[in-house]
Amino acid sequence: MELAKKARSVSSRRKLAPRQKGKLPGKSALSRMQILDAAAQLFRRQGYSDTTLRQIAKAAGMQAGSIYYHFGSKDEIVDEVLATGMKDIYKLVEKTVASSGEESGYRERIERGMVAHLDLLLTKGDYFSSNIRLYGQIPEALRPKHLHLRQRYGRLWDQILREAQEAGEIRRDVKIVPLRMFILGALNWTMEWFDPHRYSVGDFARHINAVVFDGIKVDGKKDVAEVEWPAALRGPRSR
Amino acid sequence: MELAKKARSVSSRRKLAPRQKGKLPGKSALSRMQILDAAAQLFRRQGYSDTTLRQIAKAAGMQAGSIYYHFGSKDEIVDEVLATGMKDIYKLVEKTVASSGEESGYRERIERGMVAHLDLLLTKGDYFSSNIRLYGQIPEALRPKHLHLRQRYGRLWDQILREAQEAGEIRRDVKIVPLRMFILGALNWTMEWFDPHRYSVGDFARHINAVVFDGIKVDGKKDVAEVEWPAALRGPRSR
Amino acid sequence: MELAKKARSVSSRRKLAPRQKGKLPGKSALSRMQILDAAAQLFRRQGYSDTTLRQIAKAAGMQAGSIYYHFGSKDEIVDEVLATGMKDIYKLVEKTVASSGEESGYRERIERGMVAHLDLLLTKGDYFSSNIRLYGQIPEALRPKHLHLRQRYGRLWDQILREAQEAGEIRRDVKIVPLRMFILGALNWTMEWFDPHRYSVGDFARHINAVVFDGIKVDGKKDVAEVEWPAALRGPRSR
Amino acid sequence: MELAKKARSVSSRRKLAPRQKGKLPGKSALSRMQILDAAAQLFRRQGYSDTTLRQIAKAAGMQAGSIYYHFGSKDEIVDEVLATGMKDIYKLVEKTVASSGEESGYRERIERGMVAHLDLLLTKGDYFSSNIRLYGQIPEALRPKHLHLRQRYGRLWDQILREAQEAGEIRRDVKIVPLRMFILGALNWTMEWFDPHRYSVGDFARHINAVVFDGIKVDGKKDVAEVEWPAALRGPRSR
DNA sequence: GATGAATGAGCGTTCATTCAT
DNA sequence: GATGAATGAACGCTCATTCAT
Repeated sequence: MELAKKARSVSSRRKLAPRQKGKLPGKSALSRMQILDAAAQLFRRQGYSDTTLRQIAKAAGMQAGSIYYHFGSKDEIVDEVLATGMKDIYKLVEKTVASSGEESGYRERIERGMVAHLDLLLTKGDYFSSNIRLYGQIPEALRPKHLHLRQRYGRLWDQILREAQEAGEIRRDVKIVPLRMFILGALNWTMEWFDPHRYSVGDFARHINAVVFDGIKVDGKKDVAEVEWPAALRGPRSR
Repeated sequence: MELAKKARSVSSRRKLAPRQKGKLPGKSALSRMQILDAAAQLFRRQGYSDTTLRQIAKAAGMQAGSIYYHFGSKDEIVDEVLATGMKDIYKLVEKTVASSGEESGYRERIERGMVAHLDLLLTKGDYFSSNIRLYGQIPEALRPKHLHLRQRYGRLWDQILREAQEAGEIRRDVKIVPLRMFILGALNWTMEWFDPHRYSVGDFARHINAVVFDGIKVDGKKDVAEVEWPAALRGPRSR
Repeated sequence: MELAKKARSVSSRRKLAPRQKGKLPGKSALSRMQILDAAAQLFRRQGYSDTTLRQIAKAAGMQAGSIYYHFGSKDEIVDEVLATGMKDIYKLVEKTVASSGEESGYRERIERGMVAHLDLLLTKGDYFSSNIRLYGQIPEALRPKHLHLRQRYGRLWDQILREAQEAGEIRRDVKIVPLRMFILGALNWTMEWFDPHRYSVGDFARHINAVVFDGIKVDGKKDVAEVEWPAALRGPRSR
Repeated sequence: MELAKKARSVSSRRKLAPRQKGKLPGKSALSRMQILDAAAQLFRRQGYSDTTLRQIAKAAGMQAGSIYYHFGSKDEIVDEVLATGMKDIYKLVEKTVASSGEESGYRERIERGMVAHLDLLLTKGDYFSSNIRLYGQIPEALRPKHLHLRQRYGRLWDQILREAQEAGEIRRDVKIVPLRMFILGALNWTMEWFDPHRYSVGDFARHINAVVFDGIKVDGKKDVAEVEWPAALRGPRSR
């Protein structure tokens, strides 16, 4: 109902292409997409077990039984949602970082990558955020595949950070893998508390980047977070 | 069965005391405790919806129906588990930071707080880790209460960080709340990937603290991460 | 409802014993038995796939979900029904033939065995008739077990026939196994057409026995089927 | 797929004729036939309820929906399969017995009829074997019609047996109807156990005929079952 | 003639919950 | 305090059937 009319999240828009250049998606492809969109949205909000096929069907504008024309099982749906989400973020970050071009330093490229990650996670990507939230909830059988996809994304960041290190923008004694775990962990955790209607994703990314690059200790430098935070984040409110 | 004999996680040990000094807990109190312990352990591993009352009952050595003598509903159990978990971490961090005494600087106290948080989350506290994992999964009605408890814990960290800032150990332009969100987020996210049997909690905390205090950029300083990481974390393995 | 009040078929009566000498069956044992009775009756009439757990539950006076307190699955029910049915007939034929004692010849003993088989199949044994009817319909996984039980019963007949042959009541050139297949096949097939309210089981057994022992060809003997058949069977009606 | 290429069972071959002498069947008639062939084969193996229209469609090389162009319902298919099967056996036995000609006695004709019945049931006729297996499983509404067809076939045998009796080859005191029930029952039951790849249909028919005509009792005659049975049937193996 | 897509009733099963004992 | 037994709503899934194209 309502869901079906909402702006589609990142992935679904692209799914339409496969048919033919310039052609509209077939009826089946459209239904498939509606199911995936509805599923991604519900999974993101409610988790795997609390999302029922009847809810997905309703949100996709059909009966529960009809889903089985397009997918063999609930597992198959969640599998595709998660895989799509991870491919989305991979491509997005890859493109974002690459397009930063030569003119900018790694510090800036990394910040852009963080913004892209946060943006997809918090405002545009039900598929990606489902992936982040659901990985620990899906049936065991699906996990190896998705672990692999996550690792691939992790290596993308490792590569960026490593290049930055080789370019002399990150100290040589910093270990890349734990650093990446630390940064992406902090970003992913925003799912639990960050309300993009109240705070700016860009501001948060900038702040984090400043902390990570410059550190918080007092040492003469004074360039951290000249950003002005909205009152909400300054106050004692938290989670 | 097995579960019941395992070392109890932080909270259950304390629960026995309230009865009377030196007295054993009553039969009822003991059963209650066994239910909570079993629930905390299962919730932590499986999430809220995937944990059944029969599983809890079995792990607690009783029948499902018997649980209702001690609790009115599954919600009531999760409510108590989460609340206990948050009280546990609050007291632990409060005590840890306080006991660091005057002799140590804030940087060290903060690192100790981080170790305490990670330790309870990853190796000792089924109650606390249940809280961290389950908050987004519990029935809506329970959320306001637990949001409040989380905020209280957040303010404890804010207070420590603010004192550090006032003591001149953190730059004045750093905003405390986003900083705390960032740090605790990264710590909480370890639940998703950190295997305490493979890595050292203390090492990870030290690394993070070094990054946060000193930053990663190249600026003459060379004191970050003198810690030697285990091969496992250094390699390309990730999540 | 109605079913529950009907006279129980052979097996259920015995099931009550295990508890204690002279004691009534427990509530659980009674429910179990009602489920099995209902299932046997419905299986016999409708086959495996066409009998639903809701039908069984209704006939047993409970809700479908309640069945799962007593049995793990539909398969488990059918497994027990079939096994019980085969044990019933085995014991019955064994006892019947043995009790015929020395005074009677094998021809008579065999006839009594046939009557017992027919009687359980057609008028008393929902368990046994379920076995006969359902063997080809049950899930593959259950078949080996029940094939084995069937073979055991087959060997009981082989033994009787073999003794008769050794005692000189059956010609030496007759092969026992095909003979038994032939006789039991004809008996089992009565499930498909024999209405015990219209015909006499004893008469039919006697007739078959006469045919098998004496043959139908004209050779001076005149003792076959002096039995007077009811009009119904004499007429052109058939199946 | 595979099914479609297999040699068609008795009935389908004939179905092609009705169009016109020498002409190929139309596309529609061919599809109809493929559906019936596939259905007969699946019904025979799996029974009525366990055979789905999708299975039939797949085996017939089409989509489930397409079946409804040719048949109004699943019932209609099973109705036609069963009716065809019964007509097949009727014609076959009629022809077989008639063609035995004057030269042979009734004993031989009856044996030939038995071989024909067994052969169609066990090796050639999915339609006929579906009829034998499914009669008790089909919707009540269809039963009267098929009962009638069965009775017609039963009367065909009655007629043969009666003629044999009048010709002096069967004793006058033998009741034809129960005798026929008995013989056909034993033959039909072979569906449950007889493996035509292991045993010879002809041998079995001969043995049965010998038993029925000569009887098994010891009386000086020694002509029963001079047939040599394969080891498999002689051993203790059974069902 | 045949298909793609969908329906909706019903299936076997699970599970939080109830309650007499 | 605890259990055994049952409930009933909901779940993931299947399947005969429908119908626009």
